[in-house]
Amino acid sequence: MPELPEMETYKNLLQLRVTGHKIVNVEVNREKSINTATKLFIDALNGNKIVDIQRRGKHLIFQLDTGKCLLLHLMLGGLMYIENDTDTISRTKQVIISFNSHKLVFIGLRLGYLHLLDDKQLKDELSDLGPEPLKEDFTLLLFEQLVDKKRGKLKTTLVNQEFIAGIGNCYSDEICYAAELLPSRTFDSLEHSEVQKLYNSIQSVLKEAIQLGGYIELPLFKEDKLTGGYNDHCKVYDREGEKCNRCGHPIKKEIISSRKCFFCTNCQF
DNA sequence: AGGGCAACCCGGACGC
DNA sequence: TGCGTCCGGGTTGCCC
Repeated sequence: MPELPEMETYKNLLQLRVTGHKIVNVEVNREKSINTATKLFIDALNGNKIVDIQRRGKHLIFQLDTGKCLLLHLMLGGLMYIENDTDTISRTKQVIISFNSHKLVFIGLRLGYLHLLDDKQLKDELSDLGPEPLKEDFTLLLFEQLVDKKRGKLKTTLVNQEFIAGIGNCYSDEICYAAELLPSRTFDSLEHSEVQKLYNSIQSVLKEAIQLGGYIELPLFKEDKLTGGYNDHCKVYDREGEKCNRCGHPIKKEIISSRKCFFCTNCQF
């Protein structure tokens, strides 16, 4: 499901195609996806512009010229697509934001949402999120301080949004693999050098995934060749039984805290 | 604090 | 082709 690198990729691609374009029509086919009455939501967008797009954790924030914003969380299976006159997608569309020459459609929003908020509401909604792992202030020292208070499993803690924002089921496995650490290890069992390795792996895995466009398979628009480039680079996620990239042993799958978890028992310790 | 678990939600994949 | 069934999984909240 969309995690930090996927949302960052969406952000970068949407900046070029959505910001600055006048919204000429809005369609809401599923009221549960939004947080206001449909008419209110539509009126807040129609005729206005998205002036900026930011990412926080797995959220995207569409800043409107009116001062309000849209907070997006795709949750499980949520996707976006940009349609135009010659290219449409045959999926159920929960929300459609139309511009003059193209449409931004939201599909697969089940638990996902698009909330219309003012600054204060936005701040409140995001207040429980942990640090951004790729921001400069996320230093090794800060990570060591956060880790110091933790005793839980790497897997469970890495996907906890209050610990670090943006890491989900796929990248937590990939990060543990890159760090050569078993996801079932606990933080209080880590040597100092292992904490450092984990910190470096968080950075390198997320950065590489962003560079390659994340692992989501559906392109954002027809000519989009960036999105999904990381799919082939996943070393363990969803690769049960396949040979480990490093040592050739078969990748194992196990449920850890009711989540699918993939790792190599031979070269992760 | 951490682990376990149920509830939320429904499109789409899959089986017949 | 068509219909019914069931699964996935991030997040929240509750209990132990």
